[in-house]
Amino acid sequence: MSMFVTLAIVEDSASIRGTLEKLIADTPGFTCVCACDTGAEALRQIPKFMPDVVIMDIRLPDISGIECTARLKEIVPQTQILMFTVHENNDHVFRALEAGACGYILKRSTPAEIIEAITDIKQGGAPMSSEVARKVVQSFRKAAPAKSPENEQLTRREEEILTLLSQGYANKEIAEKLFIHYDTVRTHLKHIYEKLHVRSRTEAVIKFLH
Amino acid sequence: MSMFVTLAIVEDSASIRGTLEKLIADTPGFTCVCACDTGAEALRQIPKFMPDVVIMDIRLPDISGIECTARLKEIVPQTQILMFTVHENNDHVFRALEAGACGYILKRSTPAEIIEAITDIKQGGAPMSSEVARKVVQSFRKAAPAKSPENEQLTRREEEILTLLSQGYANKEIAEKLFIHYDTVRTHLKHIYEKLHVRSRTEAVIKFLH
DNA sequence: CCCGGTATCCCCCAATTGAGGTATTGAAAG
DNA sequence: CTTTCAATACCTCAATTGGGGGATACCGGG
Repeated sequence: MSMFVTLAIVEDSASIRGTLEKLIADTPGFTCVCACDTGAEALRQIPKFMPDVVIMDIRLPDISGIECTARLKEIVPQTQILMFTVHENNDHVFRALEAGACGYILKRSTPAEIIEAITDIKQGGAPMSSEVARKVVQSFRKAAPAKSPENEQLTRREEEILTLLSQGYANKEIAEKLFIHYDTVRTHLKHIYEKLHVRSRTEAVIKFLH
Repeated sequence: MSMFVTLAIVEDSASIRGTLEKLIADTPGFTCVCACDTGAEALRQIPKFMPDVVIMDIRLPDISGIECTARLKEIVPQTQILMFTVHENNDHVFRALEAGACGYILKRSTPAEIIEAITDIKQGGAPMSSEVARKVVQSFRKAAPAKSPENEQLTRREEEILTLLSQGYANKEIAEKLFIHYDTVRTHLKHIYEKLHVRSRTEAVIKFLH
């Protein structure tokens, strides 16, 4: 299978940059269109060349590779960014993915692994270790409390209270409006949360408002 | 390296269930503590056994494996759930991960691949194809871009926090997600409430969700 | 160089909320 | 008649939230 990939390198060490450039030049179908040694230069140059993939050192002399990634993704969102780092599985990697990188390779990787990661990126993958993958999946999970296929049936009173909840009333205000005791409102709320499988009024309101 | 893993199977086909049970029984260190053929039974049985890993068919006779996963993760969050599906790379898989699964295997996988996926899960990984990994990473990323209707003149950070608010996160969770201090989140919230002229998170969310 | 805005972190304190109970009443269902 | 369920009220305890300060750091424009 043949593939044509244009690449950019952002890496402050001239020797590592050279090694990468050579590796790319020696790989059929791969072309390095741009090599930068600072984040500032990357932000100037890369939008001009719009490479398919950027290999981005996570530690740069001026701004961090993470910051650079975030800025680049705003300008050229279609360019995929592969982080290049010495340490695996730390917060930097995680934050880089958050900033818009779609994978990373370790500096100690073999040339074959590097090419494989680039190929994976180009084909729509996201090269990363399993530990980081798990972190990403977990973080992603919390972001989606979306369900609601079968809500258990709320009673009439519970629906009434949920409606007031989603109009922004506090418990005390709901109690006054319904001429019932504050604690009664709280009891109803407990039941509502149970039935909707949520654990806060905000989540209940979100669910109620679709 | 030796490993001891307790497993549960949720799968309506008796033959597939049997095959899996046998595979597990034949693998040193693996024990199947529970096998269910419906989502309802899984919700009753699995919390009792609290297995390390659940192999969950995505298509069940009563509720969906996705719904079942979401409910289970609320009851026994430490149990890892591995989806078991015929089709790769479709919305079901993606939604299962959203619901709290941490990976999946295809029904056509070899026994070795299945054991490998379970081992990966147990060791903190998230077995999935590269296409799905990319989707997850991208979804995860979208926490960063600040797009939204121009509510007052909220800053980018404030909008970001308001977005998380209206996804149901508590302050502590927002702090973790953004890698900032709990108090910083609270400070941003004060400013948000001021600008939106509201007095509680619920009111802010209601306003944000129109 | 100072100033305003943004983002960050810290302190305190009062109020609210969430989660665990228990208990009574009336109505509906068996 | 007994059981169940909905609605009501009360209690305690821990956690979260809201509101009031203040402080530091960075960055950009005048």
